[in-house]
Amino acid sequence: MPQTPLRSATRYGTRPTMKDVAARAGVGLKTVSRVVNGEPGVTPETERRVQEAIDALGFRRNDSARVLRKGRTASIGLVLEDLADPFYGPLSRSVEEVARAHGALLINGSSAEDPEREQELVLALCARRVDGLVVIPAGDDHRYLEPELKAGVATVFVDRPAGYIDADVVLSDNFGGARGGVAHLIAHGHRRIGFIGDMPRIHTAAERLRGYRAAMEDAGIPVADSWMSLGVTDPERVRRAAEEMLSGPDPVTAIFTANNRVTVTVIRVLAGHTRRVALVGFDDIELADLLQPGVTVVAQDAADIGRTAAERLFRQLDGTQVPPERIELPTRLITRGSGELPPAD
Amino acid sequence: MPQTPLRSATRYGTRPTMKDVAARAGVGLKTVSRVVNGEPGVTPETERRVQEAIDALGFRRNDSARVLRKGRTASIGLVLEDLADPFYGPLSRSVEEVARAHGALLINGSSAEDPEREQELVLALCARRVDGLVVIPAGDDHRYLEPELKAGVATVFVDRPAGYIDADVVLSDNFGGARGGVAHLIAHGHRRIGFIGDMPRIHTAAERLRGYRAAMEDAGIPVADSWMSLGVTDPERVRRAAEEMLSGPDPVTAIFTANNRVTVTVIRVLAGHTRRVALVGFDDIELADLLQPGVTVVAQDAADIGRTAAERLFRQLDGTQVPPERIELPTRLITRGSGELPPAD
DNA sequence: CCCGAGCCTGACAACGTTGTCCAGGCTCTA
DNA sequence: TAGAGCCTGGACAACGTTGTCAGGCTCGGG
Repeated sequence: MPQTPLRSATRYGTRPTMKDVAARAGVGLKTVSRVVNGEPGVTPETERRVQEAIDALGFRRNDSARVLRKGRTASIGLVLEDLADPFYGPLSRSVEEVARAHGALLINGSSAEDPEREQELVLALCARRVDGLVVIPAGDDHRYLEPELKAGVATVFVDRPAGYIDADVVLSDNFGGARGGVAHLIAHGHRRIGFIGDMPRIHTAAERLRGYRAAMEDAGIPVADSWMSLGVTDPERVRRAAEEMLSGPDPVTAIFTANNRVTVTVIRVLAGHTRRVALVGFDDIELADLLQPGVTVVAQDAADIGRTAAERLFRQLDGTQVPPERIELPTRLITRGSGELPPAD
Repeated sequence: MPQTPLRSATRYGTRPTMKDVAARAGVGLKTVSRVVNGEPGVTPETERRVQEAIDALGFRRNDSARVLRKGRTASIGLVLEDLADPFYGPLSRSVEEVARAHGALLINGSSAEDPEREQELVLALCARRVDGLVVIPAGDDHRYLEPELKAGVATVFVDRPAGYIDADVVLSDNFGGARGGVAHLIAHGHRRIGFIGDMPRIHTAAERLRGYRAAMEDAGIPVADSWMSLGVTDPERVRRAAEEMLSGPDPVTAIFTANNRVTVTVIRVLAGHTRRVALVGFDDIELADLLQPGVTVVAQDAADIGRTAAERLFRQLDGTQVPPERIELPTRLITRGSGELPPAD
């Protein structure tokens, strides 16, 4: 004899619904909905009964159903490269703060610099119907986002511009910052300056390289190929690249490192050398002021970038129709010693 | 040339549904569902037609509806204290990796060490019907989670145990680590050792304080109140606390700092002093090896903690019924110089 | 005493998807 | 050639919530 399946809050894996609450409180379904959402038109006495039933059953509204009905999820997605990177922690946090101020949750994922994984993540977020997306692109073609944009998913790119689509971007002045950092070294007498950076297919890496080249050209210094190391980020290879620049036939007297991870590795390499080599790094690093010498850096404000992007995102969501814009935030040269060392041959 | 999408896809704010796809492909609704989910029983020819319609319309499955039907969201929630803290970045990342391996997305939020905000976040995540929760508790009463546990939401606490409920915990051996770190200082001849830590209502802070006390007691050293600073974390007050310990009537010759932020601040304070004061910190910090002297720390492996917790979570989700457990991971003393300085009066 | 206004309340449809079940057409074999 | 079995496709209900709308009640005024 098949018996009617019992719906109760105590059965493992089953959650009470508004219907259950309504039954227990002896009211209609809609009344429960009203209480849960704080809508007007419910007697205090009825409200009390409903609230009691809610507490007794441990009812929590099912937001999936709610979203299905209402259309908005009150959540935004953040796709970045690596949550563990000290640059992205503060960025992520500031995006979260803005989201929170707008009553939204943050879903985030790391692309690990893999374009395919970026797309996979973004599409998963779209399937969840996030209201908006903050994307730090790994790939360089974002046409797959066209249907989403058309459907009204607010989107802001960060750190690097989107490929083949027209969307908001918030980024640092990578070119100007790098150019300024290298010019700083030149102003302190250096002419043989090394550059170690990421793959030029990454926008920031390319821009910073361009800044390096521009500064050198401004000063009329021809750049030797052996001074440049591109697409090298893992510590062992950075180490080798730095050693080569320092010991080659035409050794550099200063190095410009194009991101925080490279900077840290190079600091380690230089610590093992007696010759004083000047260093300017892109991105600030913690404790940089306490090293001997202090590390001179071109700093970008991750929290500010994140905040700016998120605020832009919510402006889109508020319905204000504004054409896509490119917002470039300035960088700041922080001199601490390593960038002011004179050339030592 | 791609075909022009039909009306429903082009109307702003409206997304195509399976119904739209079915209409365009000239098939039934369920057939589209089958194609989207890779279910068997569809002719290659039909599948092609459906796929074409999907691409043309830019259709993306609505996961809210899917979740409503299926019950599982394939997402887990992570509530931590502050995403911007260098300890939580790697932790968060490793949780994400495990989640990804299980096909789940990660939703995370920062409690900012505020119990109310923790609860608010956790309940919001439950409303989204996350399959599981990883929580770094800010509060000390988690009975509000009882209905969720009963409903089968997998839950693992990290870094600190849950209050008043029986749940999995993954944490470091805070007591043993601190005790070992302080014993290390004692072994190097120190007797007047300062302690600067967070509020004792935070479990880790309390445990580390207990470790400090135990080590001192083991060595038969009575502890002066003026050597201890509790509940102080903002840099300015930590700075003042450290200065007082160093210049008081009974000045310390060594300091044990109970978390990474405090350690960094104290390093700055000590850098301004000529007297060499020994230092051991709880939590590793980047570049600690390059400072003069290198910073000796009691290190915990954030990534390992996160991974362990997440794996435990998915074991719960896989249906394996295991009683709640407390998993304590060992810490590691890394000697780099600052902890081996002799006492200097 | 009756009627309308105003307030509570609940029945019902809809959101977009998936599970169930059945129909129709095909192949294969006896 | 008929019957059995298989394969493909589609109709329909259900998931839990919210918006719409209408019904019933109370109360005050005519």
